[in-house]
Amino acid sequence: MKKRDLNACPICHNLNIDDEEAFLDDLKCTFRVYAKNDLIIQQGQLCEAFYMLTIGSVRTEMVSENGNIMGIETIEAPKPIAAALLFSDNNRFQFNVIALDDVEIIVIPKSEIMRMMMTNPDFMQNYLAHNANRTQVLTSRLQLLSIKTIKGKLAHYLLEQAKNTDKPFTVSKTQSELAEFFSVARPSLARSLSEMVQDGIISIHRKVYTIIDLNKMKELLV
Amino acid sequence: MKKRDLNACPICHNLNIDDEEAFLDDLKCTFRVYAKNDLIIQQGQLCEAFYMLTIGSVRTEMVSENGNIMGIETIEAPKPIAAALLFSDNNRFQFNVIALDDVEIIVIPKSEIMRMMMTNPDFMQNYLAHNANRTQVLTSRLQLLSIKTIKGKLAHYLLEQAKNTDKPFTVSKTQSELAEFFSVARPSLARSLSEMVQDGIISIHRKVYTIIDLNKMKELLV
DNA sequence: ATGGAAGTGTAACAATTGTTACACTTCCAC
DNA sequence: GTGGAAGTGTAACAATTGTTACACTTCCAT
Repeated sequence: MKKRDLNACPICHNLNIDDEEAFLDDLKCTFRVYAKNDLIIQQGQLCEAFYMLTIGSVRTEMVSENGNIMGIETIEAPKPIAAALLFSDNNRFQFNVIALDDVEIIVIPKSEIMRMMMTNPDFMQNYLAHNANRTQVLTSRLQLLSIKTIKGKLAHYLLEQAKNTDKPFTVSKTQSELAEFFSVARPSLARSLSEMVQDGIISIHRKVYTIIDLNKMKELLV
Repeated sequence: MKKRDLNACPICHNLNIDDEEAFLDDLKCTFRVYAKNDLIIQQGQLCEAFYMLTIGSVRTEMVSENGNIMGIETIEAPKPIAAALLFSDNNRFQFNVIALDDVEIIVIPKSEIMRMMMTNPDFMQNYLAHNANRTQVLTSRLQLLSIKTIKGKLAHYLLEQAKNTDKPFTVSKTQSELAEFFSVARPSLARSLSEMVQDGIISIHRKVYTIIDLNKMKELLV
């Protein structure tokens, strides 16, 4: 099993934790360990503590009333899980959390988080920044999903990845993952991609994409 | 012009502000006033202070590179505008903010917000709760947008509004607003609605909707 | 190296949604 | 009350996307 590295967690940024054990002892936290595919958190469950993923990776997914499953994201250690939820008025998890590996999670009581925030300005800044960054991620994903056509979504996504240049770049998601991210069918995504290649807008080799015609690409952003 | 009521703002909940003037003086804040249709905040602008909408209402909208406009939401006083943004790593507004009425906005320096949070646990709780609630709103909107069919979106939305009952309820949005909310074309939405009425799933009279067949409704949640 | 799983390309067809246009109704300010 | 704006209903047609199926490739663990 890998070891943990709290300093790499966005919440602990700049805290300079020398002695992890002492730090954690002080927080009155508890440790939990899970194996691959374990259900860590069940949708609807109350959130009354802070969950920090310290080792491994997890997947979050929403289950609709008729059993349909929608993946949201994967989270890799070290990162908090649903840091915002702890303080929300309706503090029930809106999703399942499932272990993708061997996983360790640290559970910290809300009161301890409050205390840390009141006494440590850096920690408070980190916590707020983390929440803010998540809000931004959600907002841009919303913007993406509100684009109606698949080519439009692709243009938005690829232009962002390419940082508006015509230099080659690597897309880490597979086509299937991209299709799920866009909430469209996989063959439809493949069709759009191959049409864009035919039209000389992009080129694709494995996971390396290149935008050939920036102007045509931007026209797709209807 | 209406008057302000800070105590009604979620950020000031339970602070019991008796003397608004004194409270605001203490915060070293500045006041800004806008008329209807004024551009209050421009997309891309840096966010280096806390913006609180104290009087009136505003609309936020994103402008894509080719000039396409997408409305996000309207905010009514008293509420913060983009409270999270202040602490994010990329603290530029992702949207325009436009006055819908006569508007007053209070601008509070980041340092003052930090100070308030460190010294006033209630304020900190409020701030965190507000961010957390916004995250939840965004998450459920994401879930909504990821549903592929219009009827599915309608089912999700209306079931939530009806709180899963077959009792009549009022939908505050017009069909056009709903269509924009779902990011679909207005006539398409109208078609879906009338088909659902024909199929005996719902009934509509003006803005009062009733779910007649809860089971059929839930089947639409693909 | 090899078998199986995962990922990709593509085709035919079905289903859904968008577009455009126009008539009609409701609402509201004057 | 009246005119105009906003909201709604609906139709024909175009465009896009989904579904299903299958062949092929790549990747990876044994």
